[in-house]
Amino acid sequence: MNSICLPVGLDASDLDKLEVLIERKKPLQPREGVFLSGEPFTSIYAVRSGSIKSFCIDADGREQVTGFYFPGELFGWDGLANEHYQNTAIALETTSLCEIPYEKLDNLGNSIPSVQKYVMKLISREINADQQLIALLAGNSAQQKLASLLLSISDRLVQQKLSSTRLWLPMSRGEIGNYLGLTVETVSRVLGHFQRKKYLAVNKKEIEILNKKALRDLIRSPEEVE
Amino acid sequence: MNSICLPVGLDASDLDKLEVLIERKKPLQPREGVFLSGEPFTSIYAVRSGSIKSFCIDADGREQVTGFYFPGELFGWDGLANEHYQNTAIALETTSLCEIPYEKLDNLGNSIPSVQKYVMKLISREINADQQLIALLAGNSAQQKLASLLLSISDRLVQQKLSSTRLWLPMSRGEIGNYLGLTVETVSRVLGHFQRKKYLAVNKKEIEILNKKALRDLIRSPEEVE
DNA sequence: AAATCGGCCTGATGTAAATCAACTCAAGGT
DNA sequence: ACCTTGAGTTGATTTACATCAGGCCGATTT
Repeated sequence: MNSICLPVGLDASDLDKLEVLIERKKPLQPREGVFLSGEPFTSIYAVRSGSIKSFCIDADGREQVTGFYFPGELFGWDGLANEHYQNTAIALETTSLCEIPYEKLDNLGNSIPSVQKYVMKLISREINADQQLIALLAGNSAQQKLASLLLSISDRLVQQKLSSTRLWLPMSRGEIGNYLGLTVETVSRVLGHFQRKKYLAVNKKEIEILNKKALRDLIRSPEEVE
Repeated sequence: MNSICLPVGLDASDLDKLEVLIERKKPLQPREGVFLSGEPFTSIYAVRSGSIKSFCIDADGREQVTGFYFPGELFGWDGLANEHYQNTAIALETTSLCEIPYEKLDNLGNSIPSVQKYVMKLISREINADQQLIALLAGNSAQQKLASLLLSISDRLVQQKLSSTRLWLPMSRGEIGNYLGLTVETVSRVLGHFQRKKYLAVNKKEIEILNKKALRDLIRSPEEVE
């Protein structure tokens, strides 16, 4: 038994019980939706492979990306408060998911306290991630925002099997810009700038991080112009 | 029995059980801390009266405000994921709180499913609030940000006893600016602008909303210059 | 009452990023 | 082969906001 859907932290017998309530879905096509904003909340989802974009539509009809999710990560918690999903989630590429029906998870939690605690922690993690993004969006330059995103994605992929320096961005420049509060042009220019500085090698959606330290330094203090 | 600490949604017998684990703290002085970033997570808190500012310190030592909390609202969930608070919380004015020890709440949740579900919803609400802020910070003008904040505070205070048009801002201009990703000067200028437009009457920290509709329209579509 | 200090407002100037516009390039379609 | 389409890049210009600098006012101190 090797459930790759839920991160570890539970003992084997608990995991057995979890296993039974996970539904493996057939893979999603690129751009295919998982759930729509406003739909009744039923499940949370774990990414097995591929990637997910989560976004909401605000008052004036503009889309706002609220998160990208990679293998091993969970999404869908935003629906819990109102019994309806607040975001829409779609696949950025061919993606396979595990669906975890919340009702069943809840019942299981009632009989196994450790599951309950674990679920709480998972939800809380989403809060921490969101608050990090808030800190990033308020009062950081375009360069700092992009450096942060790239390092974050790198860190998250390294937890899986993948390389920490060679990474594939499944989302478009527009989606990156939307997520970070920047325009497409600015994203493009900053990537170009990083490339000229030899921080990155950029080839379309393929990014190689050449100088991770420089990017990290950039986040701490704004670029010193040479 | 009239617990004002937790919003309703539980039946009376459940509430009785909740009552016993709530600790009423003696009022906090302005600027007094509730918990510090990095401290072990023990409790969540409900505001009874007054107001709370929550903030974290990022890599380069700059403070980032992550939330303001008013009577009836809960805070402290950010500590759940790592067993340590990620934010620091301080009182903006003389403030009284209810402390809800998480360990006890958790135990109670194990015996009363309705409590468990309710707690989950409360946590999820924090996620929704954070994501709203993300949407606000990414891709909105200074005017839209401030209009949103004022309307949000107005909405949240009206749920209590207070007026929806006359409100008192317990935080400084600097704290507002930090929260919204703006400078003090911009906050001041936008408030001045709103006043000239007769959307607001501003007197130091006392704000009267004169034209709520205009503010709402502003959020939907950027200011038409006259 | 003079001095100090912090919070707030206001004006002049600077600048990072948005906007506008044009061009490239790869992928499909006919 | 040719036309279309959409994503990405690049350059010129504009603009919203930051930055810099000064002044006001009420509270506290001396």
